[in-house]
Formats: sequence, C-alpha cells, structure tokens
Amino acid sequence: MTSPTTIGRLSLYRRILQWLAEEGVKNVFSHELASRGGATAAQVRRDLMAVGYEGNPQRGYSVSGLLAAVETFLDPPDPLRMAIVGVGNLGRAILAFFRDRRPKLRIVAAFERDPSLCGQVVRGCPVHAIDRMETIVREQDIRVAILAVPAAEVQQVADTLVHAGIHGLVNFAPTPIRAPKGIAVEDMDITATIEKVAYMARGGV
Amino acid sequence: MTSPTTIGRLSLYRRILQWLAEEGVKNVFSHELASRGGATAAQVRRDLMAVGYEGNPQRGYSVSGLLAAVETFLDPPDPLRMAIVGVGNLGRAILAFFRDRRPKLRIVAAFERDPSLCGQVVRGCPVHAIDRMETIVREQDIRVAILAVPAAEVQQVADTLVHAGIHGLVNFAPTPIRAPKGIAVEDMDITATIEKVAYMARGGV
DNA sequence: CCCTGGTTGTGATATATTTCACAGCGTGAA
DNA sequence: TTCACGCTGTGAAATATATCACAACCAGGG
Repeated sequence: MTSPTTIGRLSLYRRILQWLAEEGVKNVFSHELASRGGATAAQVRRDLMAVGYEGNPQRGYSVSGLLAAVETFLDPPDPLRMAIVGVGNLGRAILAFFRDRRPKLRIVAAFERDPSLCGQVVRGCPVHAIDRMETIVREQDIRVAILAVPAAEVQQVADTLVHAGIHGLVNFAPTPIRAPKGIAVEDMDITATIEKVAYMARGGV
Repeated sequence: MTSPTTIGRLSLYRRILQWLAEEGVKNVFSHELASRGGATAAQVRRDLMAVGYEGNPQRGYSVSGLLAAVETFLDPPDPLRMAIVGVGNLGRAILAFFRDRRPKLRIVAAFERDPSLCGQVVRGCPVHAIDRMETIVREQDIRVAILAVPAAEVQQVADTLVHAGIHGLVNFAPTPIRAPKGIAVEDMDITATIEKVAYMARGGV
C-alpha cells in the first residue's frame, strides 16, 4: 500500500525531525524538510499523507507531533529483534551506528565464521559461531538479519536464515540473494553504486 | 540517456559475467543472467540494449564478448581516480573491496581527520590529513569521492570537494548532501534501508 | 472589512521504469 | 522439405513514482 521508496524517505524525515527537536525547533514547513532531505516540498507532503498527520498552513507541522506520528507509523509495536552476520569492518560500522539509536530495532546477536571472534562482545553485541545461527535465530525470535559476509557465502547464509524463519534480509554482498516470496529483501550493492557515480561523473569531461 | 538504474544493473551483470568467465562458461542466456542478477529476462535484454551488444537466439550471449562490451560501456577510457574520506570501519570495508578489483576505478587517496592515521597506508591506500584534501584532489585529478564520515561533517566535506572540482560523490552518511547541478551524487542511506526492511518484514506477523 | 502572501492536502498530470507480447530467426527432428 | 521450439530485440502497454497546480485556509496589513 505504501510504496517502499516512501518508507525509506519517512525513515529519513524521522531522523531530520529528531535533529530538529534536539535543536529546539518547534515547527517545520514541508519545504524545510524537503531541503534537508533532498526532496521536493510536494513529495514530502505526499509522503506524509501515508502517516496521516495533518499540518497547518500557518505553522507547518509540529516537530514533536509529526515525529511521534512518523514513529508510530514506522516502528513496530513491539521491539523488533535483528541480527548481523559477519563482524568484519562493514558489520562493525553498522553495529556502531545502530547502537542505542533505535530502541525499537535492536541488533541482539552477531554471527561470525572466524572462531577467534566468537564469544566476544563487539560494540555491545554478543558474537556467536555461525553454526549456532539457526538455533539462536529461532530461540531469540530474530526477525531481520543484516548480511555483511563475502559474496561467495551469502546465498547459503540467506538460505539458512530463511529456514530459521527470518522475515527480512538486508544484503550488503555484491551479489543479489534469492529468497521465497513473503520475505522482505533489500540488496545494497555498494560496488554498483560507486560504479554508477563513476559513470555519471564523466558526463562533462 | 541511459537511466541510472540500468547503469547500476549493468555493473552487476559485469560482475556476474566475470564470475561466469572464471567458471569457464562460454555462453549465457538472458534468463540465466536474470536469475543470478535478481531481475527478469526481459529486463536484462532491455538493459543490454544500452550497450549495443547483440546475442543470438541459439547460444544467447558470448560471455567474453558481452563482458568486453559492458566494460567498454561502463568504464571510462582512462583510469578514473577516486578518493575516500573517512578511514573508519566503513571506509576500510570499501577500500578492501575495491583493491585490485577495478583497474579503471582506482582509489588513490584516503583522507582522515584523526592525525594518528595520517601518513599510514591502509589497504594499500595512503592516508592524508583532511586539511590537505583540496590540494591533493586538485593535484591528483581525483574525480569521484566516497564519503564515509559522520553525518555532522559530511556536508562541509562535500562542499570542500565541490570547491576542489570533484565530479561525483557517493555519500554513506545518514543525511543527504546538497551539491550543485552537474555533480553526480548518490546517497546510500544504510539506516533507511534497514528500517525499510524492518517495516516490510512485519507485513505477515 | 478586504486584500495579499504563504502554506497545506490532493486530484490530475507527467515522467520513469518495468513488463508484456510477438515477429523474426536458426536449429534439429521428422 | 516442413514444422515446432526457444531465444533475441523491441514496440506497446502497464505500473510505479514524482511533479504540477490549485482550492481552501488563515494571519497580518492596510
């Protein structure tokens, strides 16, 4: 019903609103959100239709009111438990960002093939051996997994997670993964993005 | 003329074709590329129209021929020099991936605020103080920069790079950046993507 | 009071992207 | 030979996404 691109932008507006709230800003107009969010004012208003919060032509939107509405819309009612697979540089970067930032989206477990890391706590997150992944995902009711493993392994990891009953996957390997219908999958192909910019950057050479 | 989404997929097909070539596969059909690339056969054929390489209904596409055609299409004629700003975990992950993988896209410099890293070589890439960024970007004719710095700093870094004559920016900070027209910008918002999947994953709870 | 100016919410429109569907072709079997 | 098959390349249609444009609203200033 609500398009995925809109969901992605709402997540961004939420962060902008949090920023504004910290700065003590009370009200905001659609064009201000747009300029901070890299969108147009019309698009912001269109996106906000999904959350059903009404602004007012004189003051725009109440920052706190809109923030609450967006959070209600985006956040699951109960905290959603997530896991990360692969505690290399990329995995650590993601862990660091999410730490203490989203109470409703908690990364509760990490999995890693390298035995020397297992048993440690990295960025506040316990690291388990990847063999125990299926068991732990089931036991801890983990719904979403972030895959930060090499391309050669990622499909197998994804299959195991699907088998363990995962609901969503975010894949950072430079190969798309296949998953049955009903499982939300997003491939974030860093290489493709960089190559895309490299291509576009030589328009005016 | 060619849409950015197509460019992104061509980059993916290129990697798949490299894989196939390493496996010794000589020919490939559009539906095989599609299944490995998370697309449909029609979309693959449509994308390949851009590169102007013709397949044949009996054998499909020659892996080596198509690979060469895609590379000619995507790669700049001369090697494109790139830089990375921020040598934290994310920066290192990207450096590690690009190392020796793309001769036509070389990350030739890294910039970092932390003085203890400056002067070192990380993943084969020399790390410079960020104060010297503008000078080095000009001197070394760096065209594309990858931004892996905190959100609070990213706009200022981008402005400096624009001033230094950069052509393209890939931004990993969770805030979109503003740049003048004519500069290719791609924001990779990891947080938004994860939140998007978290949202979609609770469809069938 | 009556304008003017600036904003919201949204129907209508435009653009971008994907999918459909089929002609054209060469191969292999009968 | 003649047919059926399976694929490519691409016009046409469908879908998804973004933008336009305007009625409705209200505050502030004549």
